[in-house]
Order: sequence, then C-alpha cells, then structure tokens
Amino acid sequence: MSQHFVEVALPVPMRQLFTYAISEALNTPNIIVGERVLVPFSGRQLVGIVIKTAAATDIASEKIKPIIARVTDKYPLPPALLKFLITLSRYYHHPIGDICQQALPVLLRQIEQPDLSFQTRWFAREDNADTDIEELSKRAKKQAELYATIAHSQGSSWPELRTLGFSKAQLNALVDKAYIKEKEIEPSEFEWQEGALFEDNRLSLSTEQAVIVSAVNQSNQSFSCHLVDGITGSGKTEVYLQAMENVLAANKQVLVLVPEIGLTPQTLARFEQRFDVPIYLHHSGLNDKERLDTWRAAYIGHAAIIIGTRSSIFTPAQALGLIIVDEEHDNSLKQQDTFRYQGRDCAILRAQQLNIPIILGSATPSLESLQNAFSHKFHYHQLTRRAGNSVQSQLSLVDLNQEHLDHGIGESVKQAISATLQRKEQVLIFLNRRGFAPAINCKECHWVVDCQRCNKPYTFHQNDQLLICHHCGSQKRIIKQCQQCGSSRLSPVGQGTEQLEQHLSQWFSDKSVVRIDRDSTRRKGELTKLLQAIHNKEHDILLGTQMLAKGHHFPDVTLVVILDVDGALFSYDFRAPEQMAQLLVQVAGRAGRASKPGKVLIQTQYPQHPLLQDLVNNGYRHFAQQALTERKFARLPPFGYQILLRAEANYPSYPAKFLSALCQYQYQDCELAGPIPAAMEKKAGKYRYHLIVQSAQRKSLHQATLQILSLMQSHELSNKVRWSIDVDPVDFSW
DNA sequence: AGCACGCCGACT
DNA sequence: GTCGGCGTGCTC
Repeated sequence: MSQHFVEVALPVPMRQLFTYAISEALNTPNIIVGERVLVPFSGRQLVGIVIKTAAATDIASEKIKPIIARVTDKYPLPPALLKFLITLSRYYHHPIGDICQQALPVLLRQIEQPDLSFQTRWFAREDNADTDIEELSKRAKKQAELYATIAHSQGSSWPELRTLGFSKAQLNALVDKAYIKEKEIEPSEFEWQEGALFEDNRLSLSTEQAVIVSAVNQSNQSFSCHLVDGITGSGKTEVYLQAMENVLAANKQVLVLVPEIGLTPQTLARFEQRFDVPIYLHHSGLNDKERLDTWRAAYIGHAAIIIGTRSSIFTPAQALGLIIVDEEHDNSLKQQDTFRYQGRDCAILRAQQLNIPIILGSATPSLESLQNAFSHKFHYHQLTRRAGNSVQSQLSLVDLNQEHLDHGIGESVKQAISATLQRKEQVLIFLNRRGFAPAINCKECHWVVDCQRCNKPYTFHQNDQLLICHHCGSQKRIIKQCQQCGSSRLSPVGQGTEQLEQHLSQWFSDKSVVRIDRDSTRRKGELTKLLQAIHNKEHDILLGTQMLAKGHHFPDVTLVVILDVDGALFSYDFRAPEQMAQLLVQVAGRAGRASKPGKVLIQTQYPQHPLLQDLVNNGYRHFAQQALTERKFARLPPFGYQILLRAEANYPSYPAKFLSALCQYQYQDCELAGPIPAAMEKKAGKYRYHLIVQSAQRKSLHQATLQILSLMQSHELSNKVRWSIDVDPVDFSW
C-alpha cells in the first residue's frame, strides 16, 4: 500500500502538524516515521520530522505542497524515542515540533548535511608508557598525569580529558613527544569485554548498599523506580557503579543524569576508574560537533555510559538498560524556558516506556519522590551510615531577637566567625538570594502581614507599593503600622545584607574575602580557579550564593553562616521551605571533615517556626514528613496538581484581561487562582500575569488544560499576548 | 518563529 | 519623491 501524505512536526511555535505530499519517486523506499524531511513552509525551507504517514488527508489539496527532499542518513529518530517525545508533548501541552527540535542535536536540524566523520580519540603508546610517565613526572607533573590517564583508558575523547581538568597545551606537548596519538575510530556496538571492570577500585559494600544493588539487579528486565535516600558520604556513587555492572555486562547502556554543575571531574574520574568502556558526555560545555558525537555514539550503541545534564534524557540510546538520576531534588533538572519539562519525571517516564529500572539518588530527596516512596510507588532505600572521614555538620539556630544586628550579622555569629578565623579555618557565608517579593513583617514584634482570606502572607510588590496575595490575588495598599504592636518599623522580611562584603573586609581586615556568585564567575573557568584558590586556603571568608552548596566540598570550612532563612518561611512559593531545607542540609554535608567537624549557624527571627525546629532537631527526613503533612492539608503537590499559565504583553491591561477571560468558564474538579501579577516584572514595560489551575486529579487538570488551550488560541488577544503553559511549575517568580 | 504585506515619518 | 519603521496575518 503506497502512502501519499506525511504529517510533519516543524520547528515553529505552533501546536499542530503540517501535511505534505510525497511523490512516488521520493517514496521509494517507503518513508518512515522519525525521518527528517526538507519542506517548503511559508516562503522558506525547514527541516521537520515525520510523525505520521497517511493515505488520505482532510486538508484541501491546493494547500498541500510536496516534500523537497528526504534526509537519508542513518539517523531517523528511533520509534521508542519518538513515542517518548509524543507522550511528553501531550503531558506538557507543548508543540511536538519544538520538542523534536530540542531532542535533535543542532547539526542534525540544519539544512546542510553535517560532517559525519567521528571525533578523534586519544591513545597512548603501549610499549613503555610506565617508564615514560615516571620520567615525565619529574619535570611535567600534569603532562605525566594526562599521559597516565590516556594510557589507563585507551581511547579517551577530548571532552573527557578537558572535563578531567587537562589543557590543550598539555595534550599538544605529549603529541610533540610522540607519547600519544589521535585516531579516528569507527564506532561499533559496544560489547562487554572480560576485564572491563577495574576490580581494584571496587569498594566492598555495606549491607545497606548491597541490598539496593541486589534490588535493582532483581528488577533488571522490568520497570521499577528506586529512591536512594542517602546522606552525604554514604556511598551513593558506589551503589550506582555496582548497579551498573550487570547492565553493562549484558551489553546494555546506562544513562546518568546529573545537575548542571554536578559533573565534576571527580565524578567522571570515578566512572573512568571503574569501567573500561566507552563513556560519553552530554552537557552545555560541549560544542555542536561534540554533542553530535555523543548523540550518534548513543544511537549506534557504542556509548556504554552516557553522563549528562537534563537534556540527555533525549539521547537516542537504543539499548538502554538503566537510568540513574543523581541529585534528583536538584532544580536544574527542570527546564525553565520554552519547553518546561522536569528531567527527573521525564526519566521516570522513559524508564517506564522502556521497561527498565531507574535509580533516583539524593541526600535530600524532593517531597514528590519521598511521597512516592512512602506510598510504595517507588522502592525506598535509605543509606544512613557514612564511610571514611566525612562528617555531618551540626545545624543550629541563632535567634535574631536576642542579638544586636550589625549589617545583617548577629553579635554571636560575628564572634563565631572571628574565632574560626583565629583557628585559621575558613568561614562560608550564604547570601541566600532574597525572594523577589518577600513578605512584610514588623521589626519589633515580627508580626507578618497576612491575607485574611487565605491566612498566607502578602507578597510585597516594590514597583507599585502594593501588597498582593499570591493565593487569591487580593490587593492592598502597603500599610505603615503594625496592627499588632503599633510600631511603624515594617519592612520586607530579611533585608540589610547588601554591603556585607565590604563590611566583612573591614571587620576582618587581615583576612581575605572572596565572593562567589553568578557575576563573579561569569567567565569560563573562573569558578574552577576560585575553587582551587579556596582549596589552597588563599581565602578565609567565602561569601556565596546557592552555587556554593552544590557539588563542591570544603574540608577547611568549619563554620557556615546562613544569613537569612526567613524569606523562605514566608514566601508565597510553597516550595521555598523545602528548597531551603535541601540547601541547608547539602551545605552541612559539604563543610568540614572528621578531624575538624563543621558548624552551621542559621540566623532567624522565627526560631520557634515548626519547620525550622523540625529540621534542626530531627533532620531532613522528619522535616520532609512534616512538610508533606502541610502540603496534604493544603492539597498542594504532590497531593494535588498544578499548571501555571503565564501571560505577558507590552500593554498593561492585556495579560490580566486575557487570563480573566479564561476564568469565566467552569472546569470540572479544578480550582483557579488568579490572575495575579507576576512577582517579578522582569523588564520595564513588559507586564506579566499568572493564572494557576489546580486539581486533585491529574486527569481533570489535563482536561481543563485542553479546554483552556483552545480558549486561549481563539481569544482575540491571543496574538497580542505572549502566553505559555507550565505543567508542574516550580518557579512562580517569573 | 520568520517572512511578507502594508501604511506613515526623516532622508538623498 | 523613496527608504524603512514594525503592526498584523499566515504558514500544510
């Protein structure tokens, strides 16, 4: 049966497929789903993906144009991947064309055929490498290290070596000395070899760890989700590595998802030192050619292990046997632009579709995952014992009501900093980026201005000096006096940290202060340099944002100060306390060492707050249970489901008008909240509004979203307002 | 998203 | 007189 039409997903922001005719000549051999095609579209040419083939169509025949060409390389999107993408498109209500676009490496989206040669890999001389290395290490230590690395796992790629911290100069030096050579290899399906496991580096497992590995092994041939809840230093990576052994030995591939900054050289080194198999990386540090290389290596089945950030979930690995999501609580797993997907959830879906096991690991699991574990949807594994010399720092609260405050720092905290510095140890101070629109409280009695209808704090909107409830949308002029004690000292929760850096340098003038945030590390390699300097103890006081809490270990930091935790307690963002707790626990696990345990001081005006109390006294897991109970009462995720509709326009009244129009309809089993002005008006002149739709049933919400979608598309303002749908939103600030 | 078509201001 | 500003509308 010959097919005459194809439905194509195109890289345009339109939620539909486009039908093209395919000539008899072009249709031999028969065109298949997943193939790329070149088509005419509104006066230009685009590369699209064939989603369906059909013998007939409803589209008027004069509208239909023929396909210009088929892309006949060896890389049509595999059926399983396409099915995955289509499911995501339905779930996230996002155009399939854009999703396909994101799933495809840049070089395969272009009209010109890319260079399909494979990247070269590096090989060391086999004969007397050992003596060479010994000789070299006397004069050029780093070169010797590089040489040893290449000799150890013959066939390393440049992205791997670069990630491990080597430079092009060091590589070239070894080439000049003829110690190493580059070769283009023709990748073939990876096959497990005897001896591909480096037994020497294999650690013996604790009982807890062994139980997890065998649970994963047992479900080898079917879907199961394992949440590994293990404190820092409890050996999660070793569990991953040993769970991978069986999978690799069966010639199956392993996909490892890591947070954005999570791919530290140490992590990669752990994998390299354990397995002599092709390892490929996929992250923002790669160029287009390198990404294509990983994509194709996964496609062919050559890549045994693929380590990458969230978008790696789209790599076309066709023999996947296991997925691992490390730091599953990490917010960088959620993409925040255009296609707003949650990498962890996508990974679970993919594992489900492929019928393979998946491991989620974290020291501070997300409440969503914990709830799934408690309700037995996931297998729940705890790692409670630490190995080696790691320690958990002690968390304690500093009651700011009892302290004299100096530029945001309490007297006793200042003394603690001073004492730590005197012992020649390092201090880490967290500038917990204040919420965009914090609540207002009284500096005398700490009364918080609440919305009477919702019993939730009002959010302060600086721009128009309004208090707006982000739950019901009610507004109120900013009040000048505390209604509890009459004081006029009302101001946003947690202020006064702006010039802290200068003050610290003044107070401790003989010490070096370094600030680490997005701005000070913008340049490439700058962060690595600063971290190295910190490890060399060139700095005594580290001032930093969230960046410092992730992935890095600071053995010489014995005091961590959290300046302002209160913003998180009174945020309209119901996830703020969870994120705060994760941050605190992550930092606590990364400071100090066995011989010099660390201390974490948390400054607060609300030391009696139940969530803070719970976290400090009973630990994260207990805190999580408490927080889950609160969520259950409020019917918030994971006990209810949400979508967030964002609208923005140049015209002030448009976004609200547009969203209000949606509120005039009934949606079965759904509640609406809004429209509410966005907490952050990002650019002057652009007006942003939010509308939240929530429901206790996912199905009802999905149904309502479809209804809303069609209403939005037919609304008169639909092309004057930019709007987007965020399913399972996590950031309500913009 | 692009790209074309279309109707009003400062330029050789 | 024209070049070009970007508002509006359409894309199988």
